[in-house]
Amino acid sequence: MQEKRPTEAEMAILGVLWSHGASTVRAVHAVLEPERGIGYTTVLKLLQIMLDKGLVERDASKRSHVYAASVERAAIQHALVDDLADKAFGGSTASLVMRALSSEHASPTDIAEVRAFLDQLEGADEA
Amino acid sequence: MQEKRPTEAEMAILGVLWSHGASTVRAVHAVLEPERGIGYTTVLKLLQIMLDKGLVERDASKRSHVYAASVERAAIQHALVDDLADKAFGGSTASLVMRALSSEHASPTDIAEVRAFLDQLEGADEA
DNA sequence: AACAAAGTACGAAACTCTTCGTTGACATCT
DNA sequence: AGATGTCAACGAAGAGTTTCGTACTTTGTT
Repeated sequence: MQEKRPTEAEMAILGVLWSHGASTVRAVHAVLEPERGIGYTTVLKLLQIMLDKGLVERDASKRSHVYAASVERAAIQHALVDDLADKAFGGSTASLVMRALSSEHASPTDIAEVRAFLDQLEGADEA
Repeated sequence: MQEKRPTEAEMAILGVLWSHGASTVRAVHAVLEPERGIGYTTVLKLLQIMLDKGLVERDASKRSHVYAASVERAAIQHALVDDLADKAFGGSTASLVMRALSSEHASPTDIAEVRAFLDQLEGADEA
C-alpha cells in the first residue's frame, strides 16, 4: 500500500501533469517558474523524489525523460479532504463541507453547482 | 497580520483547547497522551511555540500556566479549507465540496445534513 | 575532434516540525 | 531543613521538505 498525501510542492507538479499530461522536466519547469520562481534542478529533484515515492512514472527511453502522474487526481483529492476532515473537523465530512460553503469564497454559483450535484447524487440513490 | 495555518500537532492541541476551554499543560497532555502517545514536555514546548505565533494566550499568574486558544475554530477551519482548495482544487470551493460529498466517507446522513444547510443558506438569500 | 547546449544525478544546505532530555525553580510534606 | 514531586524553560536532535550548485553524460554543431 502506497503513501498518499503529496506535499505542497509535489501538488504543484502533479497539477501540471494532470492538466498538461505527460511532460518533460523542462515543460513542467516552464509552467511553474513564472508562478513560483522555482529553479530547473529543483523541479528535476522533486520529480525524482516523486518517482521514488511512486507519485509519478517516467519514460526514460529518450534523452529527455518524460514524467506522468501515476496517481489519480480524484484519489489524491479524496485523501487530502479526508485528512483535513480528520485533523480539523473531528472526522466529519459534513462539517467540512458546510464550513466550506459558508466561506466568503463560496459564490452563489458555487452553491448552485453543489445543489445540482446533490440533486444528482440523491437521484442516483433512488434509482 | 497573523499567520494562519496551524500544523498538525498544533491542531491537535487547539482541538483540546476549543472543546475543553482554557487548560493547563497537564490537562492538555492528559487528553493527548492516550490518543497520540505524546510526552508532557512536547505539549509544553508546542504550547510555547504557539504562544509565540499568537495561536494561544496564557495566564501565567499562577504556578501552572493556563493556556487558551486565541484564534476561532471557524476562522482556522476556513483558512485550512481555502488553503486546500487553492493547492488541490485550483481554487474552486465547489470542486472541493463535490469531491468531499462523493467520498465513501460521506454518508447519506452527511448528505442530508448538507442539503438542509443549503436550503437554509438559500432561504436566507431570498429573505 | 573540439565545443557548446541540454540533460540527469548527486550532495548538501536551509528550514520547519516534532520530539524529548535535562536543568533549575518552586512547592509540599514530614 | 531535607526529600519528593511538579512545573517551566531551554537546547538539541532527528525527520521531512524544498532548494539549488556542481559535476558528469549525451547530443548536436562546426
